[in-house]
Amino acid sequence: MPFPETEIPGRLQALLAQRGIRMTDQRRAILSVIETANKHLDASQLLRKAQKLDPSVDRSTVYRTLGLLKRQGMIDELDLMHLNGEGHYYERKLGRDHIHMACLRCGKITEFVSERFESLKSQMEQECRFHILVARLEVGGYCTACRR
Amino acid sequence: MPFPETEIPGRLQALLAQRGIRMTDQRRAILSVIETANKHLDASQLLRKAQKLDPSVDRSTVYRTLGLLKRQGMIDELDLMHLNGEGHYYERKLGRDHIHMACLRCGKITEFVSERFESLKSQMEQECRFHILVARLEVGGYCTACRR
DNA sequence: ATCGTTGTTGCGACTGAGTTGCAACACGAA
DNA sequence: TTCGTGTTGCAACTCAGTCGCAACAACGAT
Ligand SMILES: [Mn+2]
Ligand SMILES: [Mn+2]
Ligand SMILES: [Zn+2]
Ligand SMILES: [Zn+2]
Repeated sequence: MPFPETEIPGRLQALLAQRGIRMTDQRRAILSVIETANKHLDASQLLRKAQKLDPSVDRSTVYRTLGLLKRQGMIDELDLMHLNGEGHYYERKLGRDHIHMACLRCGKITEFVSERFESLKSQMEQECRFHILVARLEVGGYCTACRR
Repeated sequence: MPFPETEIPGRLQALLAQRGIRMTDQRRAILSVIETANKHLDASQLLRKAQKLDPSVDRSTVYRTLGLLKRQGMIDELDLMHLNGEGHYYERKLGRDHIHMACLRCGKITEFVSERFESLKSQMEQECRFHILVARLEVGGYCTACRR
């Protein structure tokens, strides 16, 4: 089963500069947290980690930066079946979309890349004449370990 | 392009009775609103419509009933790309899953049923050994009318 | 190197979704 | 009718996310 590729560090900062977007210490801290994260982070986790790099980072700056990155198509926003509360999760958007499977018992998140997903998106674009900018497939159920 | 089937009225109430779940006037009102809705409703819209049938319905009862219906697998919870605020949307769960496409410009929601989606879910269940209980595919982009 | 424009920030107050504890209530089986 | 237990309205609460504003800082122009 194929998995998504990993991140080249410093890439987000370069991309923003390339698009003429102003860089600040606070943004650098937040970008660095997103790029080095080894799991899906919500806004408050992101805030705490960013404040370790730059204590001046404020909650509102985190949300404003997430908004910027979403508009630029550099991150994806996830629900992960709202396993813990109502908040959202964020992750670096890489070349290929991937699917998220959330185990409703142990909370484990599994990622999955599939050619059939790409094929389905093509079908939607053609048959519905819809121009897809963001596609989010999230699944809830039981992982291998949790189903009896 | 195939569309999802429509609802048999009174079905939700019968299903709950069948499972030995207590029925109340408030629940009847909420179920009736869900079954007769012609679009995806959020919790506050659901509350207002239910109160027209039974003015005693409270906000917390709406959320408690939505929780019950989710646990019973009778409704699906949607984000619809959070087009208006942060709230969620709800709809009766029918035999076949369908995909939601949200136009980021005009807000139009398009529904779509695809055999490729079914095929993709089968692949996930087999290759990841994951038992799927709920699958949600939501797409944001531009509809036919809105893309130039 | 300095300046000035303009985008960005922290702060604090705010909104709005969703939750919870509790006492009153009502469903439905006996 | 009675009774146990599930459900409700209410009000107070939590928590995510937003917003207006004055201070500030990035960075291209000078
Ligand atoms: Mn959501
Ligand atoms: Mn739908
Ligand atoms: Zn599990
Ligand atoms: Zn449109």
